[in-house]
Amino acid sequence: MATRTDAPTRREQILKEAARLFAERGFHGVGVDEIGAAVGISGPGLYRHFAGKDAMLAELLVGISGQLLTGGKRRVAESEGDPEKVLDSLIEGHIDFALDDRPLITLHDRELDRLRDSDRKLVRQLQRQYVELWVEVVREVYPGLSEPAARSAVHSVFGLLNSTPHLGRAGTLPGRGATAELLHRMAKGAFAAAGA
Amino acid sequence: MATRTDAPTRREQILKEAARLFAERGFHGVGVDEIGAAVGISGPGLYRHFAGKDAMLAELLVGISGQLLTGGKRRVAESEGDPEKVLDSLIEGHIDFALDDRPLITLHDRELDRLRDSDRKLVRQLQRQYVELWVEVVREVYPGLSEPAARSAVHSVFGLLNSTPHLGRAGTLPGRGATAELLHRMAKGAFAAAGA
DNA sequence: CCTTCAGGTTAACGACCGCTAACCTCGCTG
DNA sequence: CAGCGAGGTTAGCGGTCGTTAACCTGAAGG
Repeated sequence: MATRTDAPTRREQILKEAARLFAERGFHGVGVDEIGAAVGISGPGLYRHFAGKDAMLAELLVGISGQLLTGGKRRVAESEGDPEKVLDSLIEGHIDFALDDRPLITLHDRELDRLRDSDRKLVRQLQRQYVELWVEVVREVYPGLSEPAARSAVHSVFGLLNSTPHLGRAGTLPGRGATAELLHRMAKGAFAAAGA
Repeated sequence: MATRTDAPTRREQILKEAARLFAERGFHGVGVDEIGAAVGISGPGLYRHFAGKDAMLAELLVGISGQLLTGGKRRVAESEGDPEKVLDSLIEGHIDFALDDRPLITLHDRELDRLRDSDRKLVRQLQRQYVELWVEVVREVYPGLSEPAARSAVHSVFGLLNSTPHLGRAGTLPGRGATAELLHRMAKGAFAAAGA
């Protein structure tokens, strides 16, 4: 993964602002003029960069799902052989993502149904692979869990970790590090309780 | 609370279908004609029962928040004196709600921003009271938790419990009872880990 | 039997929104 | 320096949507 130091392209600006606006007011609640205004151009200028409003949402959601899956696979490969450490790494990665890209997390489970069939299928497939990645690791750490139970547990822990948008909108939460650590402990506690 | 045996009124039919549709496609994604069609009347006929589309959403969200708070208060009063049992009761009540009224749970944290200012303030106030109810109980059971940490933990457990809409859309989950029990164990495990 | 009214109907208006068309204006580059 | 393409602009079309207006109907009540 190339660490990018160069300035963000116009496309990236647009995607970032669109993600924020979609998360705040919903896909249908945001007009193209607003997205344009957020990056300093106006309305139809966006069509020089995207085929349409739908295309922005699609690129966002596919990007999110792909990023999560790629990061997850990398972490599994890196800590191969020690399931406990792999699970910790997966949790840590997901928390980083949830804390750093809250609008994307919000979109991720809110606007999926607004996609064209083909895009939605792709996103669903990426999501499913990501879940299965977790399920395998969780079942290695807690062999007592049946596969359906493990899958439910994983979805529930995602719900827990993705709750960050509901934690005080601004600085009311006790610092990023402490929040991350609390979420991590709770996720592990939830899995442990599920596996008992 | 009067257990109702009589047939649902037209208003209630409308609210139920509107909740389902809003949860499926988002507030802006559903037209009044669709809501009307879902109850067998057409479009503008709804305006005999509601002042407008916004009013339906408002009544739904206020109703949800009020129901949660009322039920929570009742449960706290019933098991007074035994914090552990109170917490179990709160968790059980929230799970029942999440499993039985999935569309409402979805709306509850998805469409709040679409409300008029006054309604949104009311809903937020009810939500806050509900959270504080939990926070007090959680801090009695786990005195080591600071208030901000307890609040974060409560929000996160809500995220966990409210994940039910993401668990297999149909009968892929292993039975209602087993799911409820799994969620309950995980919630307690998450709190316990937070309080350590 | 006439009135009333709750609860419908269809038609239509006005606003908004996604998108296209047509045009402009730079900064390159041969 | 001509030309051209990338990246803007504004005007406007077509469709959708929430809401209102005007009208209809059937059941209840005096």
